Amino acid sequence: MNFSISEENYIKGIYHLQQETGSVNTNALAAHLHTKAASVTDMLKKLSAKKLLHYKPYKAFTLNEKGTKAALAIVRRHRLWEYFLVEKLGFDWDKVHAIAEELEHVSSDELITRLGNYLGNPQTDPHGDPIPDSEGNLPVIAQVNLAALPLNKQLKVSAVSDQSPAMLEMMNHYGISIGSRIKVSRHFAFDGSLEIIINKQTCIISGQVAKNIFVHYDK
Amino acid sequence: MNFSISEENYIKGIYHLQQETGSVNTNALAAHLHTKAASVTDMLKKLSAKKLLHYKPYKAFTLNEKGTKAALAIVRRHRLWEYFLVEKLGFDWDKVHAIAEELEHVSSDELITRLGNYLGNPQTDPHGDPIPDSEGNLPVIAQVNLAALPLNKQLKVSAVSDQSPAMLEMMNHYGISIGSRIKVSRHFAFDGSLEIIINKQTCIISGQVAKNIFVHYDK
DNA sequence: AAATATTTTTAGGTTTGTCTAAATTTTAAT
DNA sequence: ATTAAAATTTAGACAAACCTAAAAATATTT
Repeated sequence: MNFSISEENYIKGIYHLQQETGSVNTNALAAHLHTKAASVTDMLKKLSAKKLLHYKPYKAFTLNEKGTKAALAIVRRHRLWEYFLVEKLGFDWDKVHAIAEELEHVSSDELITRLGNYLGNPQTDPHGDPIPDSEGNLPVIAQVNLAALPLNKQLKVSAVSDQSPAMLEMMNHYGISIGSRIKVSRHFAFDGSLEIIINKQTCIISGQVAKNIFVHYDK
Repeated sequence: MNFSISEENYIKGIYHLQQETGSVNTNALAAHLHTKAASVTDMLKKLSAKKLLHYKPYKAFTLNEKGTKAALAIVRRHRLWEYFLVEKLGFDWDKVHAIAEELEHVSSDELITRLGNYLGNPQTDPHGDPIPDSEGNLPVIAQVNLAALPLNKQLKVSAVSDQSPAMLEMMNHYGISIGSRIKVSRHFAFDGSLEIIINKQTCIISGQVAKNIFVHYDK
């Protein structure tokens, strides 16, 4: 099945929102794609006619198996390109999203197969997000949310769930990136904020930020 | 200035036809782009409004300076991607055109700058065509006379100095034209005639003919 | 130079993806 | 259980890029 760029963007948007909330509603998708609810409804009808969705008018919707497979193919392309941009072209990891957003729509299976091989078929992209294989299988990467962790263990940042420019800018400011080694030294119950140690420096991050940072135990 | 994918395809099409014939007419461009004359006229009005063309209704047209600059940027992107696909991903050189056709529309100056550096800013693409630099300057590819060349190298015909009907007729007869890929398999010292391989066929050309054919190394 | 053929443009219509505004359905509140 | 609010869909338009068919301009023949 072949999709237009717009269709692909909707499929991917549904996939990502689904990851967070289980199912997706029209307004949320419209906000996510910076478009209007009416446009979303139009596209839902199209994707539904192509049998990619579980969709009943006025109800929340999800990708069916076919739709999920399509989404994973797009996610794979996006993340492989991000990996390429960072590892081969030397882009900063917080600046590759927009470009990968364009590259992901180039539709050639052989291109993606070769690109994957060229890059050594990595398991995660520069943000720590897992890269589906060509069959659509997501590698399982054991990771835990920073907000709910014992103190004073050596941790390694493995992913950041909110990849908005604002979040990435904040990460940058704190000097936190994928692979950073950090330790939680205090937990403030009042507002959920954490005192963490990174690069031998102590700083405080809000509970909101912490919720978006995923880690695994280091060494 | 930012262009749609369609606009870019028209600009590039005009550029290429211009290279061959000096100026371009509506039907030729329509054929080249597999579209219809009426569609071409529509786009000519759009590109003309954007001040990229020398265009008077019913007359042949050419890119002006601004249009040529735009075209060269697109050609640069296309050829850098072709180089990448062949040299890094291992594609056969005759299978990369369609994919590069898609990649060339990804619009990020930084991407192209970094890609160029990563590839070592090559001067020619895998077809032997010159790659414009970021300023739109086309490198002059060293052309060598066919009569004075090592054997068994893959060569590409880049120019013919004597364009008399007699010479052209002979070229035609041998199936040689600009862009033809040839290989010199033997050199007869006695009269300077050459045995060459073109389209997998072996033939002999005189030293006189060879002197009028210019080539560059192909890859 | 007039008639014919070719080329190009105009006129009007289609598709995709978008929008606003109004109508409908669902959800929440009284 | 009504009513009010929110979410969603429908209706009708618009822009980009394409099309066919007819009209206009240019080129070619006779």
